[in-house]
Amino acid sequence: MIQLVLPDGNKMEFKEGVSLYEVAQAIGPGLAKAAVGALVDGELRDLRERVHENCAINIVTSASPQALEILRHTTSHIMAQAVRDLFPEAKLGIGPAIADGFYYDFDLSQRLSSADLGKISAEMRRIIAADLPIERLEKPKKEAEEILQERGEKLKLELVEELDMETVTFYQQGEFIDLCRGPHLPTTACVNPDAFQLTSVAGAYWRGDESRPMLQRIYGTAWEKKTDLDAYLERLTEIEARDHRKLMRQLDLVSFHEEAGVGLAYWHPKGGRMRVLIEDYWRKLHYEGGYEIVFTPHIGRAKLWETSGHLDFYRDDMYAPMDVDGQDYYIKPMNCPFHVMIYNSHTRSYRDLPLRWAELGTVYRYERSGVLHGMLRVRGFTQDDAHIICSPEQIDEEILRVLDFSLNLLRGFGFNKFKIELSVRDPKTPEKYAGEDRIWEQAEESLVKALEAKNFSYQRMEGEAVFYGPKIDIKIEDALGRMWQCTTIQFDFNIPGRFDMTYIGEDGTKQRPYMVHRALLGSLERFYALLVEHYNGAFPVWLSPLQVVVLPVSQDNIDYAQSIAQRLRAAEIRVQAWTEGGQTLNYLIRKAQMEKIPYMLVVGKREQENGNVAVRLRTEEDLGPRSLDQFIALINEKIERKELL
RNA sequence: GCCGGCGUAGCUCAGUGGUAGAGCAACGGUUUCGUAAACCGUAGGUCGGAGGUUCAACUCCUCUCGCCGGCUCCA
Repeated sequence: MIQLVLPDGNKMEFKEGVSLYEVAQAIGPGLAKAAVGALVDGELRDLRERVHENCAINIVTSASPQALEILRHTTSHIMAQAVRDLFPEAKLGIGPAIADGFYYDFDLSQRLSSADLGKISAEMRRIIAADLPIERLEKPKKEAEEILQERGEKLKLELVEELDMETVTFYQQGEFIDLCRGPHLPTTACVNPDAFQLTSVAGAYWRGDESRPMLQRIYGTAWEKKTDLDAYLERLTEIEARDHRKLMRQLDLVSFHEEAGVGLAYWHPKGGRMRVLIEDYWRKLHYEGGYEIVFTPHIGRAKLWETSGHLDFYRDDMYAPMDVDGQDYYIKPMNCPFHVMIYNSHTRSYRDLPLRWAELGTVYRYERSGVLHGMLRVRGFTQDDAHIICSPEQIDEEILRVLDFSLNLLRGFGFNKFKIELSVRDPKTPEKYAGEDRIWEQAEESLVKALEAKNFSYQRMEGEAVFYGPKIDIKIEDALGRMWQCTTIQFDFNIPGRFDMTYIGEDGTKQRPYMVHRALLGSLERFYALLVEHYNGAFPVWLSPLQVVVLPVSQDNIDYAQSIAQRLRAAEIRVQAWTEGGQTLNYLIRKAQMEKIPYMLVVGKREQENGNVAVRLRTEEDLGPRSLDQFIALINEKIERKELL
């Protein structure tokens, strides 16, 4: 007998080898009917699987979050079957469920286009209507290989050969059979024919490896109900409407120019104003936070990049050298070696440490053309970079500080939801990393200590550390629930040794300092794109390039409007009086709305007589008339608190 | 870089082998207006670029550049 623990803590006994479906039935027939799978010790399994030892069981019903994963996986199989029906020569790659949907990769000589998606969808509906039972078959590995060999499924064969198991599982529905771990729904009719949609076709290398053949990938999405699908599609439309590339053009913030170079951003006056505001805030916090700000050149001699090691391991991402008086100079892809130059400019004492040097350093990296993406991925960008150089004794404190500092900075921009990841070495391949074990252990310990001292929940990413040190990354969640990595805090066990950085310790001997790289916003370009999308272009007042427009009701109010603007300007409010052009008030309001200007001050006969302004917000809310001093007090408070409006 | 799609006026888009269009924006004029678009007019394009097929190419073909969706990469 084996003992299974239910989610409520109750325990039930079963004979060894009981199927999960039988377990569900034993708990309740209603549950068994609604069941689509089960979590066994947290791992998603098929109901037809059997359990042989004590474990925790959680039956997954269509109401469970995991149900969608199963549904999508099954939908991807139905799609694969449909593709095979239409293109019998298609070879199967892999077809997993992913966030919001699924995909399946095919090796198929005929080029699929989006026009084929309709045909494939129709075939899928036919398969769903046929209500084919989905069977789970366990096969010895050898037999599995024979089946795949016979069917010419060379990709699947490769997968099964790598599996370290005695038996593997297949799933079969009608004629279609596929090597698959599962789980799957009981029949094809469990998929709602109105709640899935094939979304796109794309190329994808087999197993993500560029040296391998390129397969054709079909993406799709699937939901329990049509209303869920519709809501999802609506969300995609919303994301598209908020695309920073579109908003930046509409709001006249940033442009790109084919004739002037790819992946290089041009900040227009309004975008530039915002960048200055971002940078000013950044500088203020950095000085308050004990940083010093440094400036370094844009190019450096080849020798420097040889010493740093960049020419060995980062060359592909660097631009070709330029000849300066017979010497090779490279444009910088990173700022670190330059900061090291400053450090090494004279002897450092332990009394000097910690040093915290920050720079808004503009770097250029050769990104491959296919990866460029608006302002999120460019070839020239400004990092909000800093290097913390300290003694081993100071490192815990410094990590704690920088974590706090980063979250505080990001909160200033209105981000309040974070996800923290701790990336550490892959313990299996210690030889891949620079620096001694002892240092790695201490570094990891400092990172963990800092996270735990702050009670931050974080995810440990085994083997995700870069070769020169462990790191903490902070991802922020935007208004649409998307996660973006901004902050990275990385130990560097490579550079200090390469440049022979030292300080004189208390005992008079030379010591090697610790160096931590950190970028908090990441790159200004990327962070700015993120702000644009997060706020949908309607920025908080403190960031708005134009905070107030004064709108005269008629020509008679132009002088008054201008005097109001002048007084606001004197109060350091960014303001314009729209007094040109003889347009109607409605026209001006619409224009201001489209430009997402936070405050509109309508001034007509009534306001002029009473010395007031009528305050309208871009949310369409009308605050009514108030004195200019009252308005200035209001807006200053909003600015001070970094509120939206 | 690779796979697929798309490039027409500043912007959003129509035009599928036979004389390049609309709305908005711009410019000129009229209008002086109370909370999301007043009215009339003018101008604006080697249809991304190069080559080819054709009597004729925005339209078909080849190459190329750029953008978009993926893959890959991301110290």
